[in-house]
Amino acid sequence: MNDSCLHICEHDAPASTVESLVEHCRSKGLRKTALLVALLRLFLNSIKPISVQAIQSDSSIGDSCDTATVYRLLGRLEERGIVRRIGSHERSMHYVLNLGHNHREYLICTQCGGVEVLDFPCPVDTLEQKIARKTGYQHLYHELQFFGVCPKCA
Amino acid sequence: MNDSCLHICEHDAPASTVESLVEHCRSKGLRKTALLVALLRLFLNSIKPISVQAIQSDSSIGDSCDTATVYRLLGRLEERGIVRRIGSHERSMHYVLNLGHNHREYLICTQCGGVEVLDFPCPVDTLEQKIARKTGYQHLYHELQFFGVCPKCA
DNA sequence: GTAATTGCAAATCATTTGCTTCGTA
DNA sequence: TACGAAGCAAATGATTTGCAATTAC
Repeated sequence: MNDSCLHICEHDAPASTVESLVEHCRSKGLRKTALLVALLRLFLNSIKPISVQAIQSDSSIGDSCDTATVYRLLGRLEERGIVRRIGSHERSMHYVLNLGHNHREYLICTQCGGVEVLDFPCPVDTLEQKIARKTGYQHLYHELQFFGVCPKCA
Repeated sequence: MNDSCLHICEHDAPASTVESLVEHCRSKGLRKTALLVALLRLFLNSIKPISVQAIQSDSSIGDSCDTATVYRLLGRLEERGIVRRIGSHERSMHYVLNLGHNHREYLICTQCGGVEVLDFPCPVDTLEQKIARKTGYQHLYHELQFFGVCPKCA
């Protein structure tokens, strides 16, 4: 791998439209509600993991929606493999759209908590297959996060 | 990399002794208390991340120690770089001894929560240096976790 | 002796659950 | 209409904080 494979990715064109995602949800038994649409739109507009707090403070969701409802919908989306829960050092859970092997890796500042999205060919995919063979684990996926002190905080 | 580089690691000889770790802590301004010694011993005996709950249910710590005290000591150890907080899908925080680049990667069952420790040459280290150069982030480190369904749960 | 550490109690904050009402299909 | 989804309130669980008492150095 050479350096040109690695650059910070500020934003990418979404892989799907809100409409297609809504249809996908409906095909898995979910109903089309205002919250579902707003949530999917929010996920499509951010390739960074989103915290429940960020969801609730979003203007299109915010006051109009109960906390428990947000948690329940996120749970239903996760059960169906539409979003993925991401482990985080913060107190609250973070979620991202589940894009399978098109996922991204993150670089997180340990001082200010800022998140940058990295874009490079994932070096772990072949290893993942090897682990699956060795261990017998199924449906393998991975989470890779980098931590450090960003230039502003240093 | 060939397959022989990858095997599941059940347990390893600890990298340090309790005594040397205690001395390290003292050199960073911590006092030698019963909890500190018990905690360091617990960390040395487990290469897996330890949850606060597991710490409190440990016989050598258990009832003899207040919850708030455990949290406060873990915080002091983390500030000094002696342990590292590990992001987790569970509600509670997990910690491991900070072994720098001698860290391990984990394979976690999404069904039963079981954790296996993987032992292989980390494929991310060179990438990490590249990221440091590109982004200007300092003190870089990473967390890599694999998730899947273990043979028992499948 | 002094500053760090602890214990205890109470406060926060995230997340979950029960139950009733509402809205989509 | 029927069942999934939302709203509301209360419960649970993890983590944090204030303050007075204790202990290592």
